[in-house]
Amino acid sequence: MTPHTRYRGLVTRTNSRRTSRRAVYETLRRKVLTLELPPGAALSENELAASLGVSRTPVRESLILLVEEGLVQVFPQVGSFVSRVDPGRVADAQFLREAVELASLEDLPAELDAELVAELRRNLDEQRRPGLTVEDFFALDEDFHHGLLRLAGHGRAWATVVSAKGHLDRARRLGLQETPPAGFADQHVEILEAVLAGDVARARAAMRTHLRAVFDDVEAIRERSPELFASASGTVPVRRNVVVWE
Amino acid sequence: MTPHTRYRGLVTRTNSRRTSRRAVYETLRRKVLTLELPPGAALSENELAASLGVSRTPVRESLILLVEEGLVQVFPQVGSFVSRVDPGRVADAQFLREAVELASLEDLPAELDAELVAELRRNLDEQRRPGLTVEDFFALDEDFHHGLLRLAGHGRAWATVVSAKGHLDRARRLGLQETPPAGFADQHVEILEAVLAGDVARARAAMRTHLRAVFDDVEAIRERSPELFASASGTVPVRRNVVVWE
DNA sequence: CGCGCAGTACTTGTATACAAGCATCCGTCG
DNA sequence: CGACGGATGCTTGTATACAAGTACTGCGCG
Repeated sequence: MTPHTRYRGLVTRTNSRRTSRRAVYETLRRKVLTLELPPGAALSENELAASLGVSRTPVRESLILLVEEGLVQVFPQVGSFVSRVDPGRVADAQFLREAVELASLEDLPAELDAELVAELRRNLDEQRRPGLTVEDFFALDEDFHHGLLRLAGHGRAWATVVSAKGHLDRARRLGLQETPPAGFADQHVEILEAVLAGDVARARAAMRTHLRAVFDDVEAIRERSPELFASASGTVPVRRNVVVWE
Repeated sequence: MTPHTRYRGLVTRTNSRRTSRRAVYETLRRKVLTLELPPGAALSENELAASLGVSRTPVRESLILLVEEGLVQVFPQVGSFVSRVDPGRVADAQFLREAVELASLEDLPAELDAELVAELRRNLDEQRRPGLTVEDFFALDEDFHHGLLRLAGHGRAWATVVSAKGHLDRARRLGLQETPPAGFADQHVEILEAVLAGDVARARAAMRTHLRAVFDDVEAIRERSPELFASASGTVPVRRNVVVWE
């Protein structure tokens, strides 16, 4: 239990040097989630590296992370592809999200953090501003739900939800290409009011209704655009020269 | 909407060539979770590569995945370290797990899958066998909880729970070095009986009691072995030549 | 004896080279 | 005309080389 050498002093002031992998990962993830890289698209590590001005290494490491999130599929010696929206994973994400967000409502403290509440109120005002773009709406929606979790002291659980709900988000975007849905803002208001009133049961009911509405949207989209979803029996990638949707 | 070239046929019969990265990742993850690589240990990519008989590439890619799970910390140009058990992440995992497992109990179908039920029964018999090792107990415990999720049709959500609860598992192992805890098997029995009786409320109560017992164990361990947990203010890695626990 | 500073050995991040394997293309043969 | 089969170009997986930066060591000096 004796140290081998002297302990000279504290190590490692936090090194926050920005690595290029982080930038590459965030870029690719954004492009996948915004459908700029659509489901089924072929991803060549070489091409991505060239277009991003880096080598294969950071690209490859980013793809590995995206595989972990289920957003990309890699077939050794064959190719890498943006994964089709998997209805199974969408359902998984829906279940996970519902479980977490409903459970957090039961952990709300008696005295809510005033700063957080003010933030949520400002968020809702923004949501009802006319002329909101789809991008803005999604960002506000994310912040609102994240804020509710933080209110209950479970803010970090949001990261897990985020990484699991990639498929869910893509499906939602498929259906919300043009205008933000007006009804969702009202549902958000209802949830927050119930929370502020300390009515857990009502908040849970409102939240469940809200999340289920999102899920139903996805089901409708699936009927409209089945080609963007994974087939039931295994996922078959699309070769580059077989353009399915152009 | 016309293909550029003919569609020749089906692509990619599932290539299941075993990559060395997968083996390296599983090895490292196991060593971290079983505390063979204890919290705070320094990990040199070069040393790991040499000892595993591969190059830095698969080692490095595995470490990236472990970072994503929070089991490893990498400081650029400084070093890589097995992360200390972070009480915050333990609490997060506890919350996530409780939310998911309790929610799944509400989704149990009226007719339970007979094969799964039989499997759970066999599992419980095994748990009560005398002379059970700690390793066996953990494996059975995992299977039992996973099986309950599958019973509700949410088996895939287990993967998310697993990747989030690495810190929780390490803390539990710290406390269960010698003998499997006898009480847990009884709690499992109670849960399954309530499920089979179709009594959701009782099943939820039993599950909550069970999971909270696990969590309380962790708290006790923290008081006993604080040096294995992360300090409150930022995580300070341990240099190789400063042996903390040997 | 204590302090400061430069050298050195180590770290991870990135780029590149090579290996193994699959899909396609195209000529050949029946 | 159709089918088979090898050459070819692509893919990802792995190994290695180099770059940038940190921490430790040990000497010199006060």
